[in-house]
Amino acid sequence: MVKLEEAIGSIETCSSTDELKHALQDIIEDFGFSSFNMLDAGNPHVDVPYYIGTTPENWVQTYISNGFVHVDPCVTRVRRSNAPFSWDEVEVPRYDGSGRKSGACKVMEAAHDHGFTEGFVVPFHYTDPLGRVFSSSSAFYWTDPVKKYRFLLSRKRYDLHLIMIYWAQRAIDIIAEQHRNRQGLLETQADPRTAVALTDRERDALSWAARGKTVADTADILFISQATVETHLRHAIAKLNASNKTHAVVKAIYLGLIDV
Amino acid sequence: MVKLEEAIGSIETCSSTDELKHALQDIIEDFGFSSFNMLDAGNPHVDVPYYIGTTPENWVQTYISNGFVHVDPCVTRVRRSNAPFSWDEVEVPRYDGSGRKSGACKVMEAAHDHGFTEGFVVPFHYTDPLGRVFSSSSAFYWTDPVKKYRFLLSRKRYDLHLIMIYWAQRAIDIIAEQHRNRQGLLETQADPRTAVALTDRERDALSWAARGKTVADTADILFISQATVETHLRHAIAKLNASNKTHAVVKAIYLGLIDV
DNA sequence: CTTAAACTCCCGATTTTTCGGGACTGGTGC
DNA sequence: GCACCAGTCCCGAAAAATCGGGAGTTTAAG
Repeated sequence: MVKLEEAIGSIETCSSTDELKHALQDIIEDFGFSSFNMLDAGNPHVDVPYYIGTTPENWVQTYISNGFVHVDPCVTRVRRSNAPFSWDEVEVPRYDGSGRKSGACKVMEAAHDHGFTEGFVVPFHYTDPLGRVFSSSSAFYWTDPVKKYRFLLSRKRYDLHLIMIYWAQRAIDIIAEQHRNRQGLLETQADPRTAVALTDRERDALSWAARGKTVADTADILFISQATVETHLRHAIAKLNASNKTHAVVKAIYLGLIDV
Repeated sequence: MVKLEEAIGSIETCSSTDELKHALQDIIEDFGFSSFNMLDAGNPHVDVPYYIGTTPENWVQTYISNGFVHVDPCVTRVRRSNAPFSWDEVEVPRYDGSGRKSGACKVMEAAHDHGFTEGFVVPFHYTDPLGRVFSSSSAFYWTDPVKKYRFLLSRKRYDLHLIMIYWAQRAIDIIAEQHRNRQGLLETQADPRTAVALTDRERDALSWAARGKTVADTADILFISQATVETHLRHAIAKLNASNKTHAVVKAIYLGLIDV
């Protein structure tokens, strides 16, 4: 069995994505997995995010052509957590027997149809030297009996987590280097930490908007005229570089400017 | 020596920040460190960021009253990297004997004056249940001879890294929970009975609304008519028991139904 | 005292959202 | 085949938000 230090060492000496791919494939085969992939999970709106891995081509094609990235419950979970998890820990809306299946349901069924009995997913949220934030979802695919998987995981969960962190880090570093001049391959999240200073009233107006109040409601609550509330909202939208009230509220929440 | 699994296990059973503090203190003392602290490094403009740890009170006071958080080279490095590092790996602008000392220089000297001979710093970039990105800086303080530190680090670097990740995560979860209870305005993860089930298209429509798109924009993006998008939005608003689009988007984000 | 910024209010025109209906198609399991 | 539901599309009217102006008051800092 691979030693942790050796595995990480072999990763850190890689200088191309191809080397990295093979290095990780060797490591995970040793653990019993059949293949892996890592994808850029930081941009929910992108149809085909950056991808690297060793999963079979027909699975990749299925995944892309069905737009699974938008409904994959694993990717969704990755965006809001930092701890690794198995597929069986993911809640998939149970199909209640009537009507159409949800997308999440289809993804998991499709994975099973491709022979994947289980999977181990590692989220990694990463900051690059420019301060840009990335989120990646790495998945190890299992094709053997699930029982063996459970046993392995109970013993090697942390090793896998750590290996994947160092691997993802190395991967992103290499990719960033290769595509320093090219845009759009690994898109960054929109400046999450640029300080925007809202005034008290702008924050008030946005907060009440976030709670579902109309301008008229808010005017009553704050005891000012509708015109004033509109002005505050307009200023807030401009400051946040948002395109409308809804957008501004979302941005303000993500920037920690308002609580709901 | 502590076993990794045991250490992480002891962390994951903690249910208060106080318990957590003592649990980690026990672990790191076993490694040979004297104390630790973790601080929120994600907001460079904040003078006194959230802090938790066991370092002596007079060090904390020195750190705060001198505004060290703005010049600490370790914190700066944490913001743009993901790998743990030792203090001696941090580049401090060498004092050339003339003019003023740089702030970074002062921080490191002050640490030394307080008896800290070395330190191990672990960056951790993570997302909260809303998908917002944060950064934390965790530091282990060493007061014994540096030689012993080097030996320890060469063998236990990865263990320390992993322990700190799980510790920081637990700390964040507990803090978030406390915050939620204090505010308690919006329900977060609902129990299965009241769980809202959006269809794929309803989620699409809401997601694009959250990104600032109008109904017309969304119709173009999803390649369907405006009427359909309106229908999806109306259904989503009704299901979420929201009063308008903005409210629905906020609720959906808090419930983990959409990603932005 | 001056200046800047926050806060307040108004107008009118346009765009967008909201609401309550109805109606057809196609996938799904029973 | 049937029932159910997701998904699609349409109508029309009312409500709300958006935009680009302008303009007065208060407050705190230089």
